[in-house]
Amino acid sequence: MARETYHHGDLRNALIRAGLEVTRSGGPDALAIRDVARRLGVSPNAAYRHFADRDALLAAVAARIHADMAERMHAFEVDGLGAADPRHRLRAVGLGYIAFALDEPGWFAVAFGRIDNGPRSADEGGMAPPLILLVEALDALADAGLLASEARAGAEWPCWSAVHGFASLALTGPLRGAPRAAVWEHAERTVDTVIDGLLAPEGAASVSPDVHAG
Amino acid sequence: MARETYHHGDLRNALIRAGLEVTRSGGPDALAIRDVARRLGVSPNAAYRHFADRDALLAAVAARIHADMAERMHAFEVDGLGAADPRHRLRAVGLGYIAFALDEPGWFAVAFGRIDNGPRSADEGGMAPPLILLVEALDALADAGLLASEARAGAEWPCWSAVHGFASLALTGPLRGAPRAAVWEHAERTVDTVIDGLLAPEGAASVSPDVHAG
DNA sequence: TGTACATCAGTGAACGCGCGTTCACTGATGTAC
DNA sequence: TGTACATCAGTGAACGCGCGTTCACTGATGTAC
Repeated sequence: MARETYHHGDLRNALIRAGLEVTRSGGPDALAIRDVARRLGVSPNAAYRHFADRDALLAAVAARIHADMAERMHAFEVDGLGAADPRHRLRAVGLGYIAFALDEPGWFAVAFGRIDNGPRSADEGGMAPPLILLVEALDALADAGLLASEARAGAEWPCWSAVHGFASLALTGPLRGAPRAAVWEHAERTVDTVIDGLLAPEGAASVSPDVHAG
Repeated sequence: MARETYHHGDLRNALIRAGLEVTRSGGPDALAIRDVARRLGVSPNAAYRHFADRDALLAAVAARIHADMAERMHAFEVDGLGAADPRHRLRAVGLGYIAFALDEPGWFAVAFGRIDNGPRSADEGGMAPPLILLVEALDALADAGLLASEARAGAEWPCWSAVHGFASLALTGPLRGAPRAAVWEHAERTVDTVIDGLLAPEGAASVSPDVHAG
């Protein structure tokens, strides 16, 4: 892999692109500075001109994934004619999140799959783009009068939890390897259930004694 | 760390216990054959008498965690007086799942946090114990006539997705590091929302055109 | 318009790390007769 | 009851791996005057 100039020209972006390539199939663990440098025909050390360390590169890769994911979710929303009815819109956002995870498990794991104590890429520069779509969909529901303002506060959590959990389980749990159509049916059920619960008038199930964690 | 006998006596169990110890704080990545052997004052090789490879040891550790988690969830259920009313029971199962994840993030990651293509420990020997509690709680709800039999089928997915997703996000996402009480409020909301949705009479949100994945 | 010089963006070699796993081996234990 | 022998459960040393990161260095580029 010969280069014409001594300087690469756009090594920073090239590193991110290579990072996207390796993480697409292998998830976050597949990202190694030495490996991506090798792929670009550059010494491992060159990467350190552009990123402080491996985590910094991974964070940059994650940021690109967040943006791509939000784009695809938005396209999904529009395709499904979801934007008109705020309930359909919320549904499309949820299913779009899941569809991305199913289509790009490696990237999904980079964007949302880390379970560790390190700094999260999503923390930098505010909210991750996919979540902005969720917030907007919930706001639209509230604006349309379908979601009371007391219910609006904190509504992100049940919604995000359901789709995030479903995505993880579909990739990791017993549903792993099941036919897409079957998985998708469960995904729809999951999203619909949570939306029903959100819009239900003072749910019967919530009249419970307070149970506190150990 | 001297031993009295040449033979360890119960190395298999000792390896699992050591595995529990290291994964408790470090999650699955913290488990290394060489490391646990070192902790037991035994040559790395001795472990291979009892486990085919690292994955086999990790699977055995995961199985113990599953059992412990189910036990704690059951205790949680009983403490909360949840067993009487089937709705409360389902609620307690969900919150118990989340409580375990919050209390034992490392173990939770071993038990349910892997995102890769390897064989899952839960696959061996049928369903993971924590899930059996969920199935039973849903069955009780159906038996009590609160959940129609069409609705009973596949009801595991919305429930498990919600609590699993919440647990992951609380450990990983923006809620990471938030005070326990605040996290717990969102957990209750999440669980209640999904139960409301499950028990809602033909939810309004589900009257949607079918949207198919790309 | 030319040139001195600062800075940028690379090179190449090396360090130390800890890992999973395998090899050939041996001391301890249990069992058949 | 004693003994020969199979098997079990360890030892100790080594292999090869790829990683993140650092060191001292140099060729290329841009800029002030």
